[in-house]
Amino acid sequence: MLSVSFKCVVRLQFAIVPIYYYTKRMHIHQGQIAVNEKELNLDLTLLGGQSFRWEKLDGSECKTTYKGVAYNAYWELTQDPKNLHYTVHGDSKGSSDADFYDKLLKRYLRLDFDLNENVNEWRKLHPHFEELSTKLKAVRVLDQEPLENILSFICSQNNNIKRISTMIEWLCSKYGNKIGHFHSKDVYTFPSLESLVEHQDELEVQLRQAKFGYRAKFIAQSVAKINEFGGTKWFENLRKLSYHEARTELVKLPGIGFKVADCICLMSLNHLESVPIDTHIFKIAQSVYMPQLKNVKAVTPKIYEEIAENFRNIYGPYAGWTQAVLFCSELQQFQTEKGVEKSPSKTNKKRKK
DNA sequence: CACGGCCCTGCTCC
DNA sequence: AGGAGCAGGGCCG
Repeated sequence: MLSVSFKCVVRLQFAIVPIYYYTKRMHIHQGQIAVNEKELNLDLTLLGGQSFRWEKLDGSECKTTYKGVAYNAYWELTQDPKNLHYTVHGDSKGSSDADFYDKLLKRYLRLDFDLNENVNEWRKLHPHFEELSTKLKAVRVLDQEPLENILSFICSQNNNIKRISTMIEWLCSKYGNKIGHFHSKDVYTFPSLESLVEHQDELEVQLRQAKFGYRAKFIAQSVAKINEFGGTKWFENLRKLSYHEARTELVKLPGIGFKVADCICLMSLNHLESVPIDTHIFKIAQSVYMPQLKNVKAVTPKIYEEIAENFRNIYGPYAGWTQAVLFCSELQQFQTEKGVEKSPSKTNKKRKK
């Protein structure tokens, strides 16, 4: 099937590599990872608001293909019932390891985490999870790069996925490195801290012009502060710290409160007990888990902690993942119901634009 | 400490 | 047509 013609492409690519090696240093690689499709819902995992760099490849008739950038590489992903197939373009950084990208993708999607087994455990822990168990989707918590995660979630406040994606796309094309040209678009890496620091003086003005709004200042200041704190080494240290310690550090950055800090702890610092409490989760907590909060108007820091601790007490060390599954599954159902009613007008407006 | 007002922009609703 | 209201928060008073 497709792989036959693709192997030709691979060979051609390798033949050309020596010629433009010093200008491009790009490698193309394809592989597959054994993973049951019931253990990995790419749609909700990649497009559900954790990362903002993935989209469906339109025009893929037989199989849905997802394309996106992660860890400085451009990926295309498809699934069959038993396998995840990938094509990746990236700078392999001298690693001639055949399974370098296998490991990278496994890490990104946390494929070592046995979701099925954990879901079965979570079902025993609270009737709410048990009730929803038939509707639950295989949402996986990503293991992302901290800088991308931090800047993306500073953008996320008072915002929606579509606009966040546009903003991040702009940031990458402005300060990232070009990986290549795919499906008639130039594709860029997420900017390095160094690249952003280098443009520190112009950063806020540029972001303002690019319509980041009041988030422009937060990003510019956070970049400076992350650099001051030690950049990559600071990130590594945040992974080693306890969850609470890591969050205490993160909220030192402007534009980062408890909720965003918890998203970062969960999605790029390997603190899976972190439970981000947004307005939606707050309402679920009020109606299902903590009825005593039904008269509470706003999520104050104290209330925030109370709710998050409650989720951790119920669901344990992976409480953040539990919440992600609940949140995405409920949200998807909500959107599907809404989408059936409104799809005609929505489609029209999208096409106009 | 809790609360309300405010922040940029873009979209939806009316 | 065009303004209010709001979106998966955070900061400041």
